[in-house]
Amino acid sequence: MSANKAAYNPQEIEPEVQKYWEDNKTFEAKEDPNREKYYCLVMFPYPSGRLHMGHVRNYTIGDVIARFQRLQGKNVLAPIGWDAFGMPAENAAIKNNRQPGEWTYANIEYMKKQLKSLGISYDWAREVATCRPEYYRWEQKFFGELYKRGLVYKKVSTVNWCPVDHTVLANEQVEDGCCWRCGHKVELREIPQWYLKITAYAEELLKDIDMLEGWPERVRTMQRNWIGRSEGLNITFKVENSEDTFTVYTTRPDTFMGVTYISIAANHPLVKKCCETNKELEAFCKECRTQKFAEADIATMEKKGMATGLYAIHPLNGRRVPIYVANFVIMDYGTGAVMSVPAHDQRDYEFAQKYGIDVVPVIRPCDADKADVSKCAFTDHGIAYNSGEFDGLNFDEAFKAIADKLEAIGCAERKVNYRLRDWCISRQRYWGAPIPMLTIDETGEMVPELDENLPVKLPENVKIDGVVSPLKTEESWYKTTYKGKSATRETDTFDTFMESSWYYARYCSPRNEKEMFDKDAANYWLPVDQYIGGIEHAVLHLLYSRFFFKLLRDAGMVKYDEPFKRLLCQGMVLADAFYYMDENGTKNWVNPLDAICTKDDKGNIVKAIDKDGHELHHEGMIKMSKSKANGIDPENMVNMYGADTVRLFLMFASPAELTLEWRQSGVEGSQRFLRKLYSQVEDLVACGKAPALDVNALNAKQRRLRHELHVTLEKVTDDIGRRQTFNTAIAAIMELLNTASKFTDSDPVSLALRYEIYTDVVLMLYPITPHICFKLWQMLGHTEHIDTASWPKVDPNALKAEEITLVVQINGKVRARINVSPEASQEDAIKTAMDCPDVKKFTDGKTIKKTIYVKGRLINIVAI
RNA sequence: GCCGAAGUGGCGGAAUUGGUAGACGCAGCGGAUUCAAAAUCCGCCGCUGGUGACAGUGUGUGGGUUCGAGUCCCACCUUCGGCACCA
Repeated sequence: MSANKAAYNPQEIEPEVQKYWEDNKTFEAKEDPNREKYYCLVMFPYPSGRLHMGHVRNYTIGDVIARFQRLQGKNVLAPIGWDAFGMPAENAAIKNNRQPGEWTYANIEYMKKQLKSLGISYDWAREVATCRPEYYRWEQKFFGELYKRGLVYKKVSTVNWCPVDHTVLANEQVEDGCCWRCGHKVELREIPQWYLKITAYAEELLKDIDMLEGWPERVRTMQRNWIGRSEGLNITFKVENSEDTFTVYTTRPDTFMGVTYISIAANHPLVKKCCETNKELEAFCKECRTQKFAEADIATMEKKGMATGLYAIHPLNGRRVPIYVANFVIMDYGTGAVMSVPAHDQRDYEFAQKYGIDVVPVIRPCDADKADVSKCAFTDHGIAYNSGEFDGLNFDEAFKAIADKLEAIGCAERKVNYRLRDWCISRQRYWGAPIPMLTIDETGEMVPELDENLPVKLPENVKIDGVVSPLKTEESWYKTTYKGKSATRETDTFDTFMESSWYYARYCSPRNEKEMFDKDAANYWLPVDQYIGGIEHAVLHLLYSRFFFKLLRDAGMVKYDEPFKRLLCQGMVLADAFYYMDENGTKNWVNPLDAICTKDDKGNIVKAIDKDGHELHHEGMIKMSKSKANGIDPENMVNMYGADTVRLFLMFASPAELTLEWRQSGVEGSQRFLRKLYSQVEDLVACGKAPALDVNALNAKQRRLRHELHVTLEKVTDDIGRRQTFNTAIAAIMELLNTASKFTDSDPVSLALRYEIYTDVVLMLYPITPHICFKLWQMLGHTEHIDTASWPKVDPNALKAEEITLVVQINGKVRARINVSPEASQEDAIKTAMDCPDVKKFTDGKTIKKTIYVKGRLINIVAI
């Protein structure tokens, strides 16, 4: 290569281009009703200290879309902020003896610098941090309004409790049933907590999933299942020899005649009395209160029960059915009591086998005269039998007949139930937004804090011991007055999902000091056109946000029903993980960049050692994490290769929704591509300026090349805009460049064509690798900056192929390829195929039974 | 356990509506350039058999539908995400 060519130097280009963007406020968004808007949102990060590769992947995808839409002429809003409340700040505070606030703000500053070095086109003027009173005050105000609207209530519910530390533990802080801090066995404890009535919106949240056509089907399905609408019956049973009654919910009233026992929760009101006289039962109930109550744990633990000695009376057949306390029935879910039909429910079946309870089959398959319940329950729908007057009815008929009968005698009512439970927003932690509720000391009345006293500020200079929230010990904070009466503040804080449920609306007017957000600005930008984030948020965050948006709508704040039009859930980032065992048998994880690998001729790792000579075990590609020491530091990678290379690799290595395997050699490949592109543009520019392209002057070779350009352009536009398959868009551009690099003619027509190709390639790559494209755009002689350019237009004339290749199959196997004109008729194409020697070889002496012709693709000849 | 995904060469992946399996990239091999190396450029590259032309075979496993299946249907295996206080 000629000596006067400058090498591609991202370390020089990138800071320069970033400075231009910052100085010129290139990406600040302004509301403009005359322009079509596009709101591109990424899930804001928790300020943990440093960006990880998952963040970089997320924000790169968002930036590609935002920049692509700007080139389409849209008025794009691409904001960023910080989901700044949460447990890690408290943990870090204890460990480093710092204030959670101080730690959080320092992290934000550092991560902001890192984000800027990636060249993401954010409107930094709209940055928000949820831990600022200017942010959470509006959430507090809105909560007060929801309280007045009757959508907030207080209820006793269960939490993990460490009896040594006297503190509530998150599920995450419970390890093998023990406190992560002191190791003592965790207990369940009931405390009063605040709830938002999300179940009041269950039906709408379910119904509106149908509108979310831009969401991945899997997320829509997960949300539907999470809400879990079911139609069933609430049935009330009487307790034998007692005035007591209790209620169960069932979706299978057709099996009602097969009920042989009842299971109730250990803390069900019925049980309390029994425990007074039955010490064994009391001990069992106590044991039930020491187990974890995460749904997964309940589902997988050993099912245990104990008879209470009480019997319920079956309202239709009068059977005495024993009442058991069961460890898998939870008071917080449903009614805390379950009717058990062992013949037709597998869990009930196993429980009945274990405790010797009758199994009475009452539903048979349609094609048999009885159900076989000798080995397991028969759980399908079928025909009722052994059910007296209901015999012979199918599921729907039996459901209706039994429901009608029970309703007629007044011991049941039809009920639509949801799996979804109300949203508990209370957290017994310090680093969160204070719940703005007060209890008036004299009367015990609960009231929201007055608007003029908001925000209820979280004190930011406190002692953190990691056990009890400082809010709960700081009397000067929680003792207050309400309209002259002495009152006590709520010392719990909000679930951090509260802040993340409306931040996208705050971005529309982030400095508004008068209200939550400006309605006009919100109604201009919202709904979010494209939301991007991790699949781990498929249910909770996305459901809470949808709910919150409907609350905002019903408060007249926004005029739309759903906050996010289109959703993309990106996959995780994986990396190789290595460890060696030390003398104590503990695994010492070593960063993959520090592993020196020997590979076989297939490229498999056969041996790996670290710097100190330890022989390493290769665990394979697993999710990047601190504990496995396999995180790849984005800052380090940007320093080594430049942001464009990192961005290109992230977008190319795998489709956005799937996991991505970080591979150093792949990163180098991405850099190689950018170097080639840079060098090819330099070569072109060295040929001098070109005249305007005259398409009528093109020869056949040039027409073929231009055809390829416009086919690529059409594909890339579709891949980025509609399909969001960025990896295939990049592959198509690479293919085009492979062809273009071989075309080095420099006559005026060829030169004009080459300028068209490289101009379009630079525009197509700009969303992905903006810095290098910014520079190449200038090198190609454009005076306006690429940031304000327009996406290239496809020339329909160039799209037409002059010849197409048809595949000829015989009995489904490819035997030949023929070239025909795109206008060739079916008859002509088949005749050409039949005359082809490679075809004759397989058809001679055979009878042609059938010929299938797929226009523009293939011919399949069935010959026997 | 329940809900939701994924499984294609040595590796990441492509194949968009049932129509050429393996695009593009990585790794590897061979060559050019170089005093040498790096970088760069050119070529080869699923598996089996064959010098070759070519033939057979091949998309986690087992069945099925179809002229034709990576794609649709049924059953299963493995891995991953979520399960309400991690964010």
